[in-house]
Amino acid sequence: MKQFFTAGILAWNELQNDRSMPWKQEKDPYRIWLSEIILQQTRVEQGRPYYERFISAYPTITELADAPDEEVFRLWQGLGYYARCKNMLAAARTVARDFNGRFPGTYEGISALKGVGAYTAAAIASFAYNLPHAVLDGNVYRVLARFFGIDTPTDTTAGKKLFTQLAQDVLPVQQAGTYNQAIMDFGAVVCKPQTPRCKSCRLSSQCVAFQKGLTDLVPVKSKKLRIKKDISIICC
DNA sequence: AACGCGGGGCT
DNA sequence: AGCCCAGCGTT
Repeated sequence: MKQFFTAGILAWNELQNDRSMPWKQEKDPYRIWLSEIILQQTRVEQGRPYYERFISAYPTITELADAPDEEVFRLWQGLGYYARCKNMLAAARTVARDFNGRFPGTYEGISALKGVGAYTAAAIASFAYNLPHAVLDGNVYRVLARFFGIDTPTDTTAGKKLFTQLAQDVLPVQQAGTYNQAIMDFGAVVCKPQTPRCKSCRLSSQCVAFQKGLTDLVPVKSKKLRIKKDISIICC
C-alpha cells in the first residue's frame, strides 16, 4: 500500500508532471528559503512575481540583510501576512551576521531561523540538501488523507502527529527532494481540494477515498464555522 | 488548543 | 458565501 503510493507519486512526477516554477531545480538555499517564505499560505501564481522581484533586488541573502526595512516592506506590499516579511528580514540578518552569510545546512539549524516552521524547514532541507525530511502542507494532508482514507482531523495535535508519521513513512529517503516536490505538485494539479481529477489519477485503483466515494469528505478539519463579523447580512 | 494574520482564486 | 492556499508565532 505505502510502496504503491510512493512509487505512484514518483511515476506521476516522471511521466505526467508538467508544472513549472522558477525555483524548481534550484539548489541555492537562499533562493529556496525565500520562495518558501513567500509561498506560506499563498498560491504559487500569486507569489511568483514577488519572488522574481526579490531575487532581482537582492541576489544574495547578505544584500537582503543589508537593505533598509522600509525598502523591503515596500517590495512585500500586497502579499499579506506581513509578519512573514519582518521574520524574513530577521532571519536574513541572522544568517548574514551570525553565520557570515552561510545558510545553515542542517534541519535543526534551518528550523532555528525566524519564520521557519516544520514545513519550511523540511522543504529547505530536502530541496537544497536532499535531507530525508518529509514536507507536510495542505497538499500533503489532503493527498494522504484521501489515499489512505484517514478521517482524523488535520488541525488537531493527534492529527498532526499521525500525518507527520505517515508522511515520513512514505518518504523515499534517497529521493527526498524530488518526492517532496512531486507530492505537492500532485496535490495541486491532480488531487485538488475541489473537483479532483480522479478519472485520470494513476493512484485511484488503490485510493481508499475514491473507492469508497469519500473524496469530498476528507481531509477532515475540526474547526467549526466561525461567526462572521458582518451580522447585517443575516438580517436581510 | 485556539487564535490572528491577508490577499486572491475557485466553486 | 465559503473554502483553501508550499504556515507560523503567540497566547
